[in-house]
Amino acid sequence: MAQSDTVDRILDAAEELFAERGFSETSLRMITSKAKVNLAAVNYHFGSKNALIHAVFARFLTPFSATLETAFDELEAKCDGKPATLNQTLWALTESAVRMPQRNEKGISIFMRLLGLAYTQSQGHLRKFLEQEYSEPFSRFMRLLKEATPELSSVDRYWRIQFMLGATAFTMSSSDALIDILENKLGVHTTVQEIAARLVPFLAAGMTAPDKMLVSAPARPASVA
Amino acid sequence: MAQSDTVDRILDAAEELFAERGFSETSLRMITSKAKVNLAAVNYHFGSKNALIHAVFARFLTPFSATLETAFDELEAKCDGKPATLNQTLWALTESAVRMPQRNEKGISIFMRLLGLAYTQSQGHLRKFLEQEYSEPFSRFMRLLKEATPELSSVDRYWRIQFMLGATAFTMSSSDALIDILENKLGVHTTVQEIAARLVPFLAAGMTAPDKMLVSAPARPASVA
DNA sequence: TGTACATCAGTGAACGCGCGTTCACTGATGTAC
DNA sequence: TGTACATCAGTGAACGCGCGTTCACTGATGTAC
Repeated sequence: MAQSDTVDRILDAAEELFAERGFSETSLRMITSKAKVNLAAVNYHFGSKNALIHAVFARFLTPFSATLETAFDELEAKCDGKPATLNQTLWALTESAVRMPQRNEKGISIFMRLLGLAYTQSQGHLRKFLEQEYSEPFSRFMRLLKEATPELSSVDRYWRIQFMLGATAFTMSSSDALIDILENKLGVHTTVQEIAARLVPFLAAGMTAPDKMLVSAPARPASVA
Repeated sequence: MAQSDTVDRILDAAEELFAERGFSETSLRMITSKAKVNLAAVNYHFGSKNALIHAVFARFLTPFSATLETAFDELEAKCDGKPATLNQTLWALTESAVRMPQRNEKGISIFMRLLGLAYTQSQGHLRKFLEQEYSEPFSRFMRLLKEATPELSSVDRYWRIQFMLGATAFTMSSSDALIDILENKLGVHTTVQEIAARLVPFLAAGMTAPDKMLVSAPARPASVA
């Protein structure tokens, strides 16, 4: 057994269990028994459960944010000073996510689900950690979005970005379950890549929808029939 | 103190704490001390913590699903046999949600956040409970969506509905935080109603976006610059 | 009208349990002299 | 080459704590006769 194989075994087990069950619903005893490792090893190597959570995120977010920076560099180089289009920007992100080298075939779903959980479970320490470590690629993505949608007001853009994040985080975080349901209901098999291919045009259309409602409350249910 | 005022005080406190912190992160001791009620009272009145969670959902979902049935009835009556449009369908849902009589000004956000959590936190017992009790208005909404988008394939419709749910659940579940951030950043105050007014056109545009990508991976980052 | 009993909301204290963390310890490997 | 010591990954058992739940009990109110 190579030196500190233990650390990776803990990270692998933790990643999978966190993705399956969330953070507070996963105990160190579950993680260490899945990793076939002594209970005390987590605190020995990582210091605390929260630090383990950070390490799980760092292990995939650090290479991902590097990939993303490269993709954005290439996009900006290709555009040669002109702003990138919305489609190009969204695709740069999606492709980077989908092409990340994966440890196994479950890799992408786990990755997506963890990102969804990070947004969704109210773990203050995790939000703080992510903001500190990965604010740069995030801000850069926001800037690209802004340049790609100059016709939107700041407020419109703000809300629509939230809607996009929501659709993405939510879908990806349950992608496994949703793929299974579809397979059972309609007998169609789907990959995460195909979900991404369906998601991008949905987001792009929503992002560039006509402003507000033309009528302020058009289908207001008539109280007199 | 009226008889069994206790039950309502527990429900009020539980609702607020669950919305703030999630289910497993909220202990019965937090709830009972916020409600100024004896710890054992929860198990006395509800039987268990899970049953309390169900009661919290039932208290607002039961009147909501009645309101929704009425709104759908009115919509179908108005359409007189012809299928309702997508916009009409989405508005019937949104208006019903936004117009629900609220116990206080925080009512809508709490309601939205709980719905988001129900989707998002993996509480098996809760999912089962909601499916058992409220499948009817849900199926009806799905049927209306199907009739409003006959041009979509079942698979396309399936994924786009998931994207809509995601954008909605996610945005609404963090609506308070998002409203605060916007107020701090741009000095603009927003209500939940206004978010809904922005969300509906976003969803409608996404739902009716042109099918798939015209080019299968258009902005594929060029590996040679 | 008075007494005995049943019902029921609510209580205080304890139960056993699983949690994250700590601590003294082992045993293998590397380093200094 | 041999011995003493330092380092460090890993371990087994226990720690204190907060959790959901239970239980014997109280005291007010309603009901039967």
